[in-house]
Amino acid sequence: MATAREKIIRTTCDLLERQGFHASGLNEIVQASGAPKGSLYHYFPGGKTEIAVEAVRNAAETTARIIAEHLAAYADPAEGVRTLLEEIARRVEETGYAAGGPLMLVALETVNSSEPINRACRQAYRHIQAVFSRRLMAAGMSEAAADPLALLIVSTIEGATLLSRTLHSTQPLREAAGFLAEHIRLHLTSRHGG
Amino acid sequence: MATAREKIIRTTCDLLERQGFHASGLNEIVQASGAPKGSLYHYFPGGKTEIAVEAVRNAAETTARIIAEHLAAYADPAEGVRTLLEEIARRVEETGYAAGGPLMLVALETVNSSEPINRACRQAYRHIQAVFSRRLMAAGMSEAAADPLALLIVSTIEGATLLSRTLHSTQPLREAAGFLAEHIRLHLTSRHGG
DNA sequence: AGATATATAGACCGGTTGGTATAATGGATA
DNA sequence: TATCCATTATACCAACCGGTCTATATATCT
Repeated sequence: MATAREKIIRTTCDLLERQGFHASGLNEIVQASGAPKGSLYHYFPGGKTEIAVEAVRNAAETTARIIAEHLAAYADPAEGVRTLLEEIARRVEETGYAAGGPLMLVALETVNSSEPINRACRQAYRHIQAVFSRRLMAAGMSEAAADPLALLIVSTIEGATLLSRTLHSTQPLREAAGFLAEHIRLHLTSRHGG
Repeated sequence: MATAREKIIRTTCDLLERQGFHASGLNEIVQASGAPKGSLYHYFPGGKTEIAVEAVRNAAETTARIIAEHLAAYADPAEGVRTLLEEIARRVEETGYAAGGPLMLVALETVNSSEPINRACRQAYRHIQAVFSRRLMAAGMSEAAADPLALLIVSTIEGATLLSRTLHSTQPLREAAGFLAEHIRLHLTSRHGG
């Protein structure tokens, strides 16, 4: 069974993804998680900030793992990315456009207000970028080429997710899927002489 | 001189861009705008929601106008988009990564909580998409081709801005600039037989 | 059993939130 | 001058915020 600490973190992850940092009160976290309120400052003496940092780290790890596993299942990285975006689109639609992009909201909300949380978001995005980069390098791309392309992949995913949720349509994500796959294929073949 | 109503809206635009909806209190808006508090519910009987809706509309119009004027100054749409992203990158950097993407934060924050505000964001993004789409069509592209490409442009800009602000680097935006220009050029020439 | 440390209950704090009341302004019109 | 209406001042509200407190359980180890 999950400990109080784990329940708090998992619940916070979900709330941050759906409604963000400032809209998620401590009382709400306690209530939604079913954890005792007394445990809050026992496990997280740093208060709400510390909870958010841990939640961001947790979300980053989970996301990175899912992406890595997904990419590993496809021989062609372009196909891997394309199907990944389609899976994201499916999830966004299933949740009624309420979830998707676990980091976006917190990252933006805390750019100007909380250094520790924003640092966690930075590391999270770098971590995820590295996952894509490694996969591209495994397909023969140099690090100097893979890193920027991986960054483009990450920001394109984030942007498409943002618009899909806002517009209540999977079109942005499906559009981005095709364009990204095309672009990746182009960059891979141009270096290999397809 | 600006009326109290205009001052409130303009200030709210800025606050929404930098810190979002939930982090911007009514008192803060009043204080930052210099408008009298008594005027708040005189001009905006709908409360904070109405203020935010008007601010989103205002930001959308301003953004759409700036983009349209910028694109009109370039004979090649691909060049227009590329330089636009570079200008955004410059602004994001100048503000210390505190501003950029006037709609992103509000859009995400209100997806699950405020239908009227989210509707305003939807219309805003559709409006901006139309600006890009029109420019692409003026360059000879069909509507069926221009609309999806314009949507991709918008979501790529948003994603790159999001990551640039979070990572405190203009790299995502500069990367996206090249990627988008390349793609636009490809799609234009493929239909014209370049 | 006794002692010790971790974990939980839940009342409580000052401060702030969005929102509302009513009264006092001020300038235009008659 | 008297009237009128948009505008503004200011005090106020309940609800909630993040955070703290003390007392009590519940284990673990001696």
